[in-house]
Amino acid sequence: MARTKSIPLEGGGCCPSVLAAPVTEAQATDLARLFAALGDPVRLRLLSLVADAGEVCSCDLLESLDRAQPTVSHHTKVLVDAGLIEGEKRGRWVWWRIVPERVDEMRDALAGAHVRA
Amino acid sequence: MARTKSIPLEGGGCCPSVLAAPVTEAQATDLARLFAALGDPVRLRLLSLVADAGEVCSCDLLESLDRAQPTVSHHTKVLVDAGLIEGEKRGRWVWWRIVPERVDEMRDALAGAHVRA
DNA sequence: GTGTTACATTGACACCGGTCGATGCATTGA
DNA sequence: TCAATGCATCGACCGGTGTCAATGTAACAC
Repeated sequence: MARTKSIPLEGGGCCPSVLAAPVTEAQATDLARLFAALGDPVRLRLLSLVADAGEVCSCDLLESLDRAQPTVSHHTKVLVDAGLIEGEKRGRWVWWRIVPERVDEMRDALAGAHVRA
Repeated sequence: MARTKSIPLEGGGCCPSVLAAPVTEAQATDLARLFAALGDPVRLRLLSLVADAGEVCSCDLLESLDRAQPTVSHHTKVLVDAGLIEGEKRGRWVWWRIVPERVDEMRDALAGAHVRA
């Protein structure tokens, strides 16, 4: 994928750690959308399958997730909207990939739990 | 009284990375509950406030979060059930603390996004 | 053209979850 | 004892969300 692109993302400022300093309401809204995207077991498995296989088409997900096709399409859309995966249409198939930078943002948001206390 | 209600969780073994290998349905259900707990902007700010102050009582949260008292109580309960915070009652007040180990589990679940390109 | 395949979209359903007023239960202090 | 405080619980409202059948839209094969 294009490494030449350094994730613009986040209109409400950058995404610092939730634990290092109080987050603003805008940042909280942004991050909540991210976490909510992973707040569903089907989407977690979907992300896991994509991450494990590197690339997966929806037809494969349909089998693995044991859900109807519209349901799988719905979940991929949620993850795409959250920026966690991206799809590329090749012929008749859409191949899904993970967006590691976006996952890193989530992990960074959880960093710094030990600095105080 | 110890409001630490420590849920069973970990039904399908420990909580490895979602991205390193396919997660089981049980693991996905567990982790989804965790992520869903942070899938709300009010709870994210709540966690952030607790982490920043080290210890906070509900009365302080009530002001900072600008929500009614039952609402704040609801959100603290969700975070406690998720194991992300714990409360200790001293006198009339309940003091909330973060559970860093639990946050670490979430961060670990997001590790390994780069193993494959 | 016709038909098939892969996926998105729509609409409808049921259920979940955030919110708050009212109420209950402890604890503190007068 | 009584009043006040801090928090949990209950009940209700309502918008959000997961689910799937039906339909639409491309892309391919013939």
